[in-house]
Amino acid sequence: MSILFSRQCEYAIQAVLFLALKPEGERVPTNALTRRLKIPYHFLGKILQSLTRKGLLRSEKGPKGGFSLALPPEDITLFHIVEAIDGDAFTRSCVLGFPECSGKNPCSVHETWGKQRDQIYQMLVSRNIGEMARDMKRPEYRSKAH
Amino acid sequence: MSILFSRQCEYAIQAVLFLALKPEGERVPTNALTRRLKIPYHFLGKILQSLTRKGLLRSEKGPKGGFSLALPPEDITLFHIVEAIDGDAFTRSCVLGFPECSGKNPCSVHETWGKQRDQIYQMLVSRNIGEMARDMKRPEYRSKAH
DNA sequence: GTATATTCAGACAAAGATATCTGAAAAGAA
DNA sequence: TTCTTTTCAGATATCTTTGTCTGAATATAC
Repeated sequence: MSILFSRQCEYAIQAVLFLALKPEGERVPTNALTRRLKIPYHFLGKILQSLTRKGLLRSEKGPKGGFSLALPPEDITLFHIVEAIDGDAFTRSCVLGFPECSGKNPCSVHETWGKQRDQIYQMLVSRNIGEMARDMKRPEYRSKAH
Repeated sequence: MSILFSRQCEYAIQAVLFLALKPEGERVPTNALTRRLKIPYHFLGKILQSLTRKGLLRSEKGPKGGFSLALPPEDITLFHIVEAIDGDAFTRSCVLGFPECSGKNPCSVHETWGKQRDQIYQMLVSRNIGEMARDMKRPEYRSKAH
């Protein structure tokens, strides 16, 4: 397939976004997340664990436990999440797959793609979860599925 | 992983590019291609078959057989190849994976990503194989591995 | 304490992508 | 014709990603 983010990463973004919609600090169990988002329970569990280990989420066990953001939503960017799950896959490497492509020895789209990749990177680091969550509260968005 | 194109697609682009470096109409067997590009023989075979079925390449069996471009290199764009191998995966669907994301009901990066996707699309349709092959003939490129 | 609700860890399963193998079919050369 | 070189088709193998299952650990409520 291949389209910028792995499915895990998409799920991670969706989940963090959902947490940001809740009152700050509220603990949300995996259960509640899967009900809204269409993500397999145990798979989501593992993703949330990853994000917790990376320091983006905080977790509490037991009744009234669950996950919450470890930082103010404004301090979490899309890039933080992508980096935590997919690593630096998309900044590295030639888009045409030439092993020897580099600044010194560029493939034919090296520069063009470089610019576009930078723009995407800019989007990722400039978009924070707090802002995005507010966007999603707009009635025309919430009306449907969220 | 996930970075725009599948590996198959990268291989396909590399192979077509390599064919475009040869005199027009020259038949190149899979063998000669794997020697230059680092692509597994049989895997490449299947990819070349796909491209042939899609009408981008022409194939001849037997001694002195092999693959050649079915069109003038200037008429083959990157998009033709990507479309033939990866389909429309990257034009479809929300980059954050929201199933319900659409123009009416956009996710928070719908528009930004849409613009960037369009730019990438523009790159793909505007870059033709003939032009790219010429780029690759430049000495500072050929010097290394091609 | 016991029961319950949760995260957490690890093994397992299924699906998809990538890679390899085998042999048949076709075409040219001897 | 026979031999060789190639594409072509299909089966199989390996690896990665995605998804599932089971049970342990932990925290709260009773």
